[in-house]
Amino acid sequence: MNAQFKKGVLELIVLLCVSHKDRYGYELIVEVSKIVDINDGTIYPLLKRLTNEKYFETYLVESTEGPSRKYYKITSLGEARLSELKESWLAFSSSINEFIRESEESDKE
Amino acid sequence: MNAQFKKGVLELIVLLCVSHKDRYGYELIVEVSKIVDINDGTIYPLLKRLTNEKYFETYLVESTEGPSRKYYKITSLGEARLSELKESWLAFSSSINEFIRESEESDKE
DNA sequence: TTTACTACTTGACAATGTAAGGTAGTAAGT
DNA sequence: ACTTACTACCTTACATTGTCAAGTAGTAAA
Repeated sequence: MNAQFKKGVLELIVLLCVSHKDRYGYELIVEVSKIVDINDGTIYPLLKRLTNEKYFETYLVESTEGPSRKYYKITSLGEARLSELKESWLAFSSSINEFIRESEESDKE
Repeated sequence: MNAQFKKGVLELIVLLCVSHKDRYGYELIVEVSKIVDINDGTIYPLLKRLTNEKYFETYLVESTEGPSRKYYKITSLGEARLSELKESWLAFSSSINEFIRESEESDKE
C-alpha cells in the first residue's frame, strides 16, 4: 500500500470509529489496522492533535487487563469536522476515479 | 479541499497525464489543476523526482510562445509504476469507501 | 521472576506538498 | 524604448503528517 495515500484519511477513519462509540487508543489501533496499515506511533499523536483541536474529549477508565484506558468521545465540533471531511473525501476520491476512468476510455481510442 | 488527500495521488495523476502523450511542465500544471488544486512549486519538484526515478525521460523543444519546453515521456518503468499505483489507489479508495458505507449502515441501527 | 499482553507516550526522522521568490523568452501596447 | 502580460522553468525554506524505535508501566499466567 502506498504510504502517502494515508495522509489525511487516517483522521477521517479515526473520527468515524469514535463517532459510533467511545474508544480508547489501543482499541483504535486494532480497529484502524483492519482498514489501513498503521503503527501505534501514528495513532497516539493523532489522537492528541484531535483532542487539542476540540474534536474529542477524554476520560480515564480503569482496566483489569492492564493500565487505565483513556477513552475518546467525539464532540459536536468533531461531528462537524467528520461530516466535512467525509464529504471532502467522497468528492476527492470520485473525481480521481473519474479521471482514471476517462484515461482508460481514451486509451481505447 | 483537504490538502492531505493529495499526498501520493498527485504522482498517479501526473503519470496518467504523461502516459497518454508527452507533456511539458507548464502544460501539466494546467491539466492537473483541473482535477486538484496545485501550484507550480509542487509539479516541478515532482517531475524531477519522477525523472530521477527513471519513470520519465525528457527532451527540449523550442517554442514560439516563450522559453523552450521540457517534455516528459513515460518509460516502461514508468508504465509499470503507473499500473502499480493505479491498482493500489483503487484498492485503497474502495476500502475507505466501504468503511464509510458500513459506518452509515451501523448509524441506522 | 520472567514472559506476554495491554496501554500510553515521546523524539528523531522521512516524504511530500506549499509559499514565495527568482530567471527568462515572446509579444503586444504606449 | 519601456512596460505589461503571458509562457515556461526552477529553487529554497517551510509546514504537515506519518514512521520507526525506544521507553514506561500495569496485569496475569507460566
